[in-house]
Amino acid sequence: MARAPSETKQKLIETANQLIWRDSYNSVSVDEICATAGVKKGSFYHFFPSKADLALTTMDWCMQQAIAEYDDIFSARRHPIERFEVMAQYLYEKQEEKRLEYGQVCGCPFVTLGSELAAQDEAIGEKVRDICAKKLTYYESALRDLIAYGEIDPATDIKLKAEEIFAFVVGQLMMARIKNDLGFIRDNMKKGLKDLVGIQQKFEKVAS
Amino acid sequence: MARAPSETKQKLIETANQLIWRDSYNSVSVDEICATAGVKKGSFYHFFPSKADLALTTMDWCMQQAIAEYDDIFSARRHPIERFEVMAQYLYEKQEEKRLEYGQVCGCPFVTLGSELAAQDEAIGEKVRDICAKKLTYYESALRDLIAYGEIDPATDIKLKAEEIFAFVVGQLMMARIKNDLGFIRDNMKKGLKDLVGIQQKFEKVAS
DNA sequence: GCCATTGTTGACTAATCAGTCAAGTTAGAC
DNA sequence: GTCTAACTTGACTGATTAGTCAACAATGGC
Repeated sequence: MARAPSETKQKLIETANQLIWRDSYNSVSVDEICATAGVKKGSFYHFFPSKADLALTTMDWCMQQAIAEYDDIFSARRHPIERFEVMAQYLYEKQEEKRLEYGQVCGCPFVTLGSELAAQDEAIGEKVRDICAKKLTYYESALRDLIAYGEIDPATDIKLKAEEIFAFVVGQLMMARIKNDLGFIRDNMKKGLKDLVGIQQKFEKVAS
Repeated sequence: MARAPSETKQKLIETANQLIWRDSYNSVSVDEICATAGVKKGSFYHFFPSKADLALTTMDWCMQQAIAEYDDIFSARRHPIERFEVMAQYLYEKQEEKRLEYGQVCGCPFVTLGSELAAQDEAIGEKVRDICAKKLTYYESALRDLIAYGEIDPATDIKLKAEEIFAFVVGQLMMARIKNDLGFIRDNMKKGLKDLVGIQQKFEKVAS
């Protein structure tokens, strides 16, 4: 059964994703990850030079999926208001899926890990910040389109507003994790997001 | 030098506050806390039955200070708009103080700890949720006053808005910790908060 | 069918972890 | 001054930690 060209590595990544996301980096041991994945420790260190390296690889894997989903959610084919609506729905569905799969509300894997390790592990901190920056670009682009569509105040400071939206989402996910409850995200995320973005009155379109 | 009726206990609490807040619960050991505090391990376990119990006591101590500060910030003597302005300023100053004292931006100690442990330690989870609920009451009260003063839409859902504000603050603090940068909180927290609260146009006062 | 590469295994460190304990020290009450 | 209760000390446990390593097994290319 030895030769299966990298099933083992992928199994480790997915197991690490589950355990670290559900619990935390420091409370999950390499032994526990190996036992859950059904992989021997020697194999672990054949694929990953360290526990921190596994975390980095896991974040990459997770981010790749997120990017594909964000590319769809924030596609230019959608009206920019719809993008935020769909994102709110996506956040809820994704969290509910993980709650059922992992046994509890998990929140944002990057922020959870970043909060725990950003100050102690420079590589992980760098990756978390990189991922946050990437997500901000989606918001910024949608905000520009909202201005072009005349949906929000054209004087909106886009970078600022994007960071506000990001903080809002991060905060909601964090609280959902702490309360182990998705009620607020399910019921109020969409409206809260639209309020914060500033979709309320119509403005003159920028483009002629 | 043995008899100083509880200097040792307080030293442990303050050291734990620093190390756990700066790093994280699981990455700080009892030995490290003892060494930093200059206390022997036996003394540690004379005062605290477990590491988790120290964390709980530390949270209580931290919360007691926060309540005193919030009682002042959200005092009825202040105009409700001023309360949010002062809170934004307080958040920045407190974070900057801890950054200088502990060597890096720390964010919210309760949320950081809650994110790491809420799912694994029921007592800590309970305490974090309790603290969050307490802080929400300050926001709710200020929002009610804002309506009474005719500063925000009287149809505002107060509980909802308070949770939104809380999530926003939590998210900002989390990102400041991850980026180890207080720039956003220093420059934009006040405005972001007022935008989110909905202070923009005047409404008819509720009270005659 | 041989061989190099890639993956697997289990036993192994050395350090660190939370927590224990018995013997000693001190301070305050009387 | 003596007694007691609170505190201190340092050596200790047993479990767990991340990481190592040499021997072995399987695969794909030729």
